[in-house]
Amino acid sequence: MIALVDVNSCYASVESVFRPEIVKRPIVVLSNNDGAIIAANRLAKSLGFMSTMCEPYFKVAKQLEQANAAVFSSNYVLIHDFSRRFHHTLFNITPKLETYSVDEAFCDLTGLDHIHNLWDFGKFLKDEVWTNACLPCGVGIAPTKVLAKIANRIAKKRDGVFVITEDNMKEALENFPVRDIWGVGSASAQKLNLLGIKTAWQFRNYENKDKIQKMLTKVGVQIWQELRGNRCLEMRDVEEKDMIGNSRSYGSDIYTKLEIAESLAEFVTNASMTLRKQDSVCFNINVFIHTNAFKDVPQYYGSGHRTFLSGTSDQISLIRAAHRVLDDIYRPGFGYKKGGILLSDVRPKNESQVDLFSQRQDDNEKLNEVVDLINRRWGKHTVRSAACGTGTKEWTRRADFYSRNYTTDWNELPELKIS
DNA sequence: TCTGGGGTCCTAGGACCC
DNA sequence: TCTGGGGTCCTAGGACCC
Repeated sequence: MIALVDVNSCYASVESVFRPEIVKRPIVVLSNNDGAIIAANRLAKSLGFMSTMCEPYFKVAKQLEQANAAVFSSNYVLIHDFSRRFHHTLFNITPKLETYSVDEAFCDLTGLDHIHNLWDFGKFLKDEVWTNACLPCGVGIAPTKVLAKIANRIAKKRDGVFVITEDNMKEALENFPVRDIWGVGSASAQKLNLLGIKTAWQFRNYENKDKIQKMLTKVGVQIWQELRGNRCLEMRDVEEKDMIGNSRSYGSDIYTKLEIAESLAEFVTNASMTLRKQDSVCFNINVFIHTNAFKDVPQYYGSGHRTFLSGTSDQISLIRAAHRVLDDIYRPGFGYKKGGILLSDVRPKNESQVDLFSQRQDDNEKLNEVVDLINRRWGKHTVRSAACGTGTKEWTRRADFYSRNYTTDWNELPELKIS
């Protein structure tokens, strides 16, 4: 059996840990630049005027204020610290763990003999997460990942735990919309609907495998198999990432090549640090910049890439490559709203060949090591390339509703008032 | 004024080779 | 009328996820 454990409204829940007084208020968390709403607690969702997640904040700001909502910018430092506690708690109970996202994990329960009652065990997981990480979560348990996802959704509507077995399979899947199945998006759901398949139960009982393969490709067949209780999505180790990206919407439109170049240097700095952390190198870098698609102005989307003969994780080489791409794709006269880079063709460092002719690489490796060391010790931007710029940056915008780093910064510890 | 960011997997089709 | 066939590799783009 597999358990899927998932933190309820994770971003909102984390923000309320040190602000217990806001628990009974609507809570929303905003994306970068305070642009869009990316998370909301149940109360905020029930207000009804946010039809979808990713609603632009400015459209509903007034209504949120009237509803006395607590609004936060995304505090990734805080989120990741709580995420670590969450996964750590589960790992201690079920070592075969797949960290699926900051707020979700699959736990493989096979071989855990001491579990007698799955419902009780689900409740136990839930209680442990609450005790150790102060986060509310839901637990779905079922024979496969896809079914565990469904069980988790049902759990959220009940008291937080749901177990699917052959005995209650029909009851669980009968009213479950096919669109809500993990891996079935709107495009696939539409195709299934055309075949008269509206529920997970109908999908499970559909017999024409070839047709599913043809319509929904291999991915669709896997989901179908999993619905029937046949495991084909295995637990995965937390491996290294295959690609590492970094991109940002700019605070305001920017026009000069220099400013874009500085932003790209910063994106490369961030991504290459992740790359080095997992001891990998990349053979390719993609760069893109584009104008604001929401504005009624001439649009331009530029992208390009550079490949490396031997893999690299060197900040300086990568920044240089990104700037060369920028030379190719930059067109003056446009107001650019977003830019980003993507390091791809990522492979483990020790498997990649060394370029005989590049002696410099070795020198830079030591340099990068030292820079990483300093930045880990003294904070992310202590030492960095001058290419990132030194002046004030027009393209970043401060987050206006940033909460404190309660758990990771000595200067921002929670304060206790005793009266 | 103001519209997120970071990933994975799969396939079709082009380029190239003999 | 009619213009090889069979492979491999790579890439762009779609679909989906949180």
